[in-house]
Amino acid sequence: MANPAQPTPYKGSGKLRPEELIYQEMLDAILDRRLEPGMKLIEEDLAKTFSVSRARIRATFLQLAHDKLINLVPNRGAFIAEPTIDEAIEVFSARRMIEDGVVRKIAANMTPDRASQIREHLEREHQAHHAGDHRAAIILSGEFHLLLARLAGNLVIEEFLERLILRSSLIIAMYESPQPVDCSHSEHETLLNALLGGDPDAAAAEMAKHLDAIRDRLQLQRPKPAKTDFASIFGRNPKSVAS
Amino acid sequence: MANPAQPTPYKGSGKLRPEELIYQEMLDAILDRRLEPGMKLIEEDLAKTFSVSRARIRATFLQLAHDKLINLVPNRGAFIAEPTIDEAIEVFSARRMIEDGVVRKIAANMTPDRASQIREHLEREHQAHHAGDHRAAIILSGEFHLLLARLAGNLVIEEFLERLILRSSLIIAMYESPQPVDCSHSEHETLLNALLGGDPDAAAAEMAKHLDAIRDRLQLQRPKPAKTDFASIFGRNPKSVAS
DNA sequence: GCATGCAAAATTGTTAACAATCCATATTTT
DNA sequence: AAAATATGGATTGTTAACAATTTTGCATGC
Repeated sequence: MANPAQPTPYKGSGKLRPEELIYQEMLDAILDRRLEPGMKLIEEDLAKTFSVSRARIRATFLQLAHDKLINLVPNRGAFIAEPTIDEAIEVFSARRMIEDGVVRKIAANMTPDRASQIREHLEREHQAHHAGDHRAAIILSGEFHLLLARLAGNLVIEEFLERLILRSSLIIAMYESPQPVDCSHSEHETLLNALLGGDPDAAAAEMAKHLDAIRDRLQLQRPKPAKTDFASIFGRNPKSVAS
Repeated sequence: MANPAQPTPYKGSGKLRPEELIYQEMLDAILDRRLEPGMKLIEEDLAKTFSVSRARIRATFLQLAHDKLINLVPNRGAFIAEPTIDEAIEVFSARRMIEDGVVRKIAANMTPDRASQIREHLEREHQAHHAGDHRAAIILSGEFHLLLARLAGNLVIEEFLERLILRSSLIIAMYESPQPVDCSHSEHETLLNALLGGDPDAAAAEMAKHLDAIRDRLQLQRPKPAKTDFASIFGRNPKSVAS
């Protein structure tokens, strides 16, 4: 009849299941572009890579698919997601909405400790930028927004935004302009100043500007074909390539 | 190497996989409280109920767990989530943040069509309320917010909010006050008026008030238990459960 | 009566084999 | 030569059996 409350509702206490670990590792790989849109994920290969059963990889796939980070095509397998242009626009629009609230919250109750956390992060971004470490710069750039989400003090928002940032990573990988425009690095500093100003409206406005800037640096018109398309490269008309 | 783009990226075109169907059905059951916090979900029972393999139930569990709608306890099984008080507070706080943006968007570009969609929904809420159909009223109340999310025109936000509303449903089930205070029914009308006013700030303020009101009607102190009968819950004939 | 310990039952976790499907290549046909 | 058609290999999907674990019921002793 009545269900006994489970004694240990699995508080984070226990050690991480290997399952979660693989999931996390794939998230990392997506964030720093080792996994690119369109890539096929072969169950058995991954199973061997992680020394784990195929079933577990399958379970991981389900989670990733739920986050829209991969596509699960019946009988065909799993592919790193290739966000459409519409999707890209919606993701950035959603981020605007959410991060608006985030920065308002932070600006409204800024503390010295939080400020220094942000500054410290910016310092790392700065270093990566100077060192010409493009990969690190990209990762840190994403983590900047994650840090803000964390500082907003709402786990729900934090997790949600994490997923949006991961999706953004795929979007950027797909649609970034050929010559990588100088990254948002400096914009983050502007943002910090706005946050320190303590004016929520100003901070929100700055964040909106920043996100729009990121979006506008993309080429949201023609997709970057996942595989090289020689026909277009050499200006020829691909005769009748199967549609 | 280069990956061939998948020919059919699984546009919604195809028919729903039975997997998604079960998932959806459990969401429904959570939304209208046929599944209550703490309930144990037994894989084999559910498998029989839905005439499906245990593996598929397992997959469904993973998705639900990812939404924090159930708890997956190693070696113990799956339980309908029992959101903690802290979690409850965070969920409502997150909703405030998001729905703030939602109503602003709607208020900013209200159209006659949208207005009538909302009115139509309110009418149904009204009827359910008058008919004393408490269950229907609860469901419709949740769907009101979902409708707004949809009208905001952002699929990402819509899906996210859907999950938060489902979590809210569990929260309310856990912490509602004994004598069900008159539901937010009338508050929704107030909200509509604010939306029609075309003033985003006013609308946002109204939504904030509404969400706070819901939260404040809860007794964020003590939980309550539940019992289990899948066959009746899902209105199915348990396939000859060998007894 | 209540706690303790043990054995049986129920339930979850894992694996491996097999079936179904798809993809790429080779072969035939026109 | 181009199109259509078989064929083999690779990959995913499913199932069932088994292993590991937890829960339950019962007997025992204090």
